[in-house]
Amino acid sequence: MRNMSLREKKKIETKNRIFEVSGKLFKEKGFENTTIDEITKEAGIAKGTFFNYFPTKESLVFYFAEQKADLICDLTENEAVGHLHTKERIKKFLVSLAESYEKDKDLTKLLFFEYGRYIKSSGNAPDKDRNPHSRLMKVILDLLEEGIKKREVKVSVDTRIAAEALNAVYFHTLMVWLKSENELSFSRDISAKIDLLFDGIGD
Amino acid sequence: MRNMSLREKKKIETKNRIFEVSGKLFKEKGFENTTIDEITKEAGIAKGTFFNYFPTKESLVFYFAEQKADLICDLTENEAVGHLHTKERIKKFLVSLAESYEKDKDLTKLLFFEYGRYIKSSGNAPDKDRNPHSRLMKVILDLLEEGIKKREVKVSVDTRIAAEALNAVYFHTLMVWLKSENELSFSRDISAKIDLLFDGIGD
DNA sequence: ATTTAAATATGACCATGGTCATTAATGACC
DNA sequence: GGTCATTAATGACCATGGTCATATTTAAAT
Repeated sequence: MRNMSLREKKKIETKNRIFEVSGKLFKEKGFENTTIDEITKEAGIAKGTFFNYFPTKESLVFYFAEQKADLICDLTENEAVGHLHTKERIKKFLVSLAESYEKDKDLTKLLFFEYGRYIKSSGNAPDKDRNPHSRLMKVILDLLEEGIKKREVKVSVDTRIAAEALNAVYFHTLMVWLKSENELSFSRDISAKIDLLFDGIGD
Repeated sequence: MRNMSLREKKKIETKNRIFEVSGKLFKEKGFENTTIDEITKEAGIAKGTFFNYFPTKESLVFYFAEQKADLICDLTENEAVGHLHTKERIKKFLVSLAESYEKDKDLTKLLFFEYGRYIKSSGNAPDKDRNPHSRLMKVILDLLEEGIKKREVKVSVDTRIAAEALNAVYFHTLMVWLKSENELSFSRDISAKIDLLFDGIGD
């Protein structure tokens, strides 16, 4: 960070400024209602410069997504929850993840309603492991495998299938919740669904 | 259909022509790569006319989605599967739905990768019950409630929660499958996940 | 047949995302 | 400090989704 050329410093600074201004404007007026012109004007750069840093307007969303992805890792590391039941650990993880999203609800909405496009284009991206989707899968997979060792998860369970199911339920619940503006039901809903997944529907 | 004014006939005909031409072009070149100009040119109308029938380019996707939604209802009606176990009925329903999507994979992809936007804007739409999402939920809810009566589903299960979970898993699996180009794994995957949901993860 | 009002079609026009040839800033080397 | 190759900044320009005032067509009324 110290022995950096003027060029490199300016470059980073410009990228950050674009990022911050975008975030601010997106929160204020939403993604669609914010124009590149506004962003560049507020950031004090020319329009073309924007595209030197982000290939498209949408790519800003992916950049936000990656920032969020880092957060997922942090969440798993700094909590001592090893003693809890696997189900509770997963629940706790997903709920606290949701709570962190809650802090920045507008940005999160943006992220999730662009989710389809995100998935689409992140498929062949080189940063396959830097998106929230992959990170989440990995964390849940690890938890499930530990769960098997502790005999809290059926040995017969295919962890990939189970992780995908949990993942699906999580994203879907988050989506419905974000859409419905209902602030209260999310943790209850996700908890209920995790219980269901662990205990099963069948009689 | 017979005592229709010239006006009404023309109107319907024009809308259908736009719809057909769009579908054809979307399949050929994808959604993004097809321009309104091309559609209107091929349909033999002026650009402005397009917007008399569809408020936006995206709204075409919703129209496709609604057509698909009708199919979901058809699927439930014309099969005599009342004797099967609830789990198998749900499985059968979702797999045959997926098979029907498979016939028109390009259009289905389009539909699902615009899914985020679809969900977003269909939230306050007047045709709340005409989208695939709502239809699917309703069918699954009915099946689960029957399942409870037959004691094949735990009485303690909240059918809304369970239906949402099944829905989530279905859409997620379909999405992953569409993305991965892997033609073979879908029915196996969805079957495995439904089994998991019915039997539970926990030991 | 003529008039008139409503429905529909039209294409010039606008706003905005994105491109690219040109210009300016930077730093390595002398 | 001056030269030059490399890298970044620029804004005129383009393509396309979407608007709207105007023109045309239809159906009804006389």
